[in-house]
Amino acid sequence: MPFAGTWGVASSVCLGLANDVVMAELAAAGELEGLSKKEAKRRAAETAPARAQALADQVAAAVRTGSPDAFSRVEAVNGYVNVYVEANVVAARLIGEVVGHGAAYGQGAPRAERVMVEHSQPNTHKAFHVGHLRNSCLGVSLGRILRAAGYPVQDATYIGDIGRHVIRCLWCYERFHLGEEPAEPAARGRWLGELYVEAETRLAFRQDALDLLLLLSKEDVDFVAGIDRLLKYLWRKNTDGLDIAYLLGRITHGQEIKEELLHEEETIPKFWPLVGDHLREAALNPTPYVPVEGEPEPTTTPGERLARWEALAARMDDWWPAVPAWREEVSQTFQRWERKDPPFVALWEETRAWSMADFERIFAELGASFDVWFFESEVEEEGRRIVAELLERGIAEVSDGLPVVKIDEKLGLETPTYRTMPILRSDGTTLYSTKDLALTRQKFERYGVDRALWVVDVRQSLYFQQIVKILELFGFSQAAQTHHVGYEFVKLPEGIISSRKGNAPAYDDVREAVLARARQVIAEKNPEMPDDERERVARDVGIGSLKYAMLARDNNKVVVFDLDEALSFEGHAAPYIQYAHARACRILEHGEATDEAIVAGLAGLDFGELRPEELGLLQGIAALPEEIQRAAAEERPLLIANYVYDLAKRFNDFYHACQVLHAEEPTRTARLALTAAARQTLANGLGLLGIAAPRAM
RNA sequence: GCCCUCGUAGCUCAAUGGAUAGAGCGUCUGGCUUCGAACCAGAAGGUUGGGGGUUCGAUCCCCUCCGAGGGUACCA
Repeated sequence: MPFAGTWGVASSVCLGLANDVVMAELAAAGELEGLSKKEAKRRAAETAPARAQALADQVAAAVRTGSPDAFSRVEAVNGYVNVYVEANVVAARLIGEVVGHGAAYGQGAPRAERVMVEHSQPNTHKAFHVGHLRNSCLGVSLGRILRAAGYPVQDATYIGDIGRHVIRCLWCYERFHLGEEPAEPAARGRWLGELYVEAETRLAFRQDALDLLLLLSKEDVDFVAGIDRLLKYLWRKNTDGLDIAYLLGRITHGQEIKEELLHEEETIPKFWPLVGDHLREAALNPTPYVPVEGEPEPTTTPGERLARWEALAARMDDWWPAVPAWREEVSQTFQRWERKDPPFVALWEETRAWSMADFERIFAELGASFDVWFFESEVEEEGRRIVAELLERGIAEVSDGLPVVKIDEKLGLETPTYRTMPILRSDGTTLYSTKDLALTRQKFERYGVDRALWVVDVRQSLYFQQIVKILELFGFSQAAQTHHVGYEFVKLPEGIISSRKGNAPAYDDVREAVLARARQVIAEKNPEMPDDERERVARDVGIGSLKYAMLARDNNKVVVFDLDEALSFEGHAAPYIQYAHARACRILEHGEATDEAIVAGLAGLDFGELRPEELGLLQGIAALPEEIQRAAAEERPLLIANYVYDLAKRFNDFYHACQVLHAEEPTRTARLALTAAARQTLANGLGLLGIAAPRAM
């Protein structure tokens, strides 16, 4: 870092140049004859560094004589050419630009390309959880960054208001919970999410039981060793002999047991208590674990396996026999949607509204405002038409009853690349792909965009490539003007999030915990703050902290969401930056410095000899415009998150090292102006992240 | 099998192909009668997973191996 305490730019051109020159000279002198490439390089490396320094000296001298007044100093160090500028002059110009433009400081020149950012795609009838949070935070920030970079941007949300999950939730509602909805309207959306999880638990019941048996056959050596005895007991309960033989074969070989290969409905319910006897025994007297060469370590303990068995056992006799009928009911519910059965559509509309009320509240809180609202239910029909046309034109085909596009085959690719994509279910109901084919075309044709971004987690990257390729085969020329902004998903310290299992912390719960903590900290640190302001600031700080945690990680890195970390408002986090902003506000307040006065006094601005911390801060402020351009080009809000943290740090260094209010004039005025510029830049940077900049906290 | 991502300090993460690889948390030592201590100063902590290659120069680009995660025809 050559410029600590100064301001300028460095150039490394002489380093590369020197090597070329030395090599050329050696070659001309014939000294490289017979040398291997490696030896030649080593030979050149002997003199290149000195030559680089000599070249740098020449360049520096040329710059000095060529434009004697342009730079305050020009030097050559280690082969680098460093040029320094007159800081006082540049400082006044920069501060004028920042304070003069205000919230628009950093804004790039207008661009023609219209961009649509599709993000925040929650499903109705499901809970909004921390996994969705990363998507919304990224989408909101990316939209703001692109806008600041000069693009006309349309933010779009895409609500999953129909699909298998909705049907399952509503089946569960009608079948088991009709009329039970909470009296409190605000609680209804969340309640639907719970019904959805219940529906999945019921429908997956048989599979969950069989999965546990598979787990036991792989991880519980005593279970496998004792399987003969267990099955002998089962035999005494008049169990089908074929089923006994099947279970024996599968369990001893650690293979999956397939429900449809069992002959008798009651086999597993009869077997279950015997499995329980074994598991209880195993949990009480666990056999010490002995690692076996080539065998994977068990992922569960006897206690955990027993707990899973118990959860299933409580429902085994009621649920196992009922599952086939439930599946049939779900399928009939699906048909009611397909034929738009009026009572069912009315129920769908009512429950959908419960979820939408939640989403609108959450979006508002996250600063997500949308120019376009897409709904899956509204693109189903157009999707079907596209599928029909794809089939008609021979791009798609029906394979084993399933409408698919064999993309690799159509493109003549030998190695599996885009593979085969189903575009409609065999029963005629629509898939996500059916709808995205239609939606993607709509974005360009109906909304006139030039580029469409999908902010969706990275697990869907093959999916989006498939959509693009199918649209290209379809002849849609703008298909290539789409881009999937993929990001890694959010995990919990204890493992992966599954909305099916409902193990993700709900947004509302996390929000409440964070706000409570924020209120408490404010009450400690700033007891005089009035209640209403405290509530507002707690929201700015709490939500900001949550958002920063989601943004201060590169897109391709997994975020492990740890509530304890989210509740820490110290160190590298949003409150650090917000605090710097609040401090700047307070100093400006005490100094009675207004933006107008600062702009008016720019001509006479005089820092005297600039302190290193002042220069550091000025350089930080000056970097915002290019940071915005880079973040937009790379689609990485992380860059802004890092930038604004670094800027806050520089401001901290500045006000710890330099007295503002107690400084002598004209330094006092100059530092107040610098503080105003820093405050504005901090606020703008936070704004790009969708994070509020409170004036006090 | 094929494809994608990741591997950097005890932990969580940064770092346009450039100068001595930086922050936070945690640990240790200090600093509030001084514009607000959600802060600051200092210490300790590194074979950037291993091995090759390209380059004047590699955490970054290429190859390979190891390890972790994800995707791969009717989930979204």
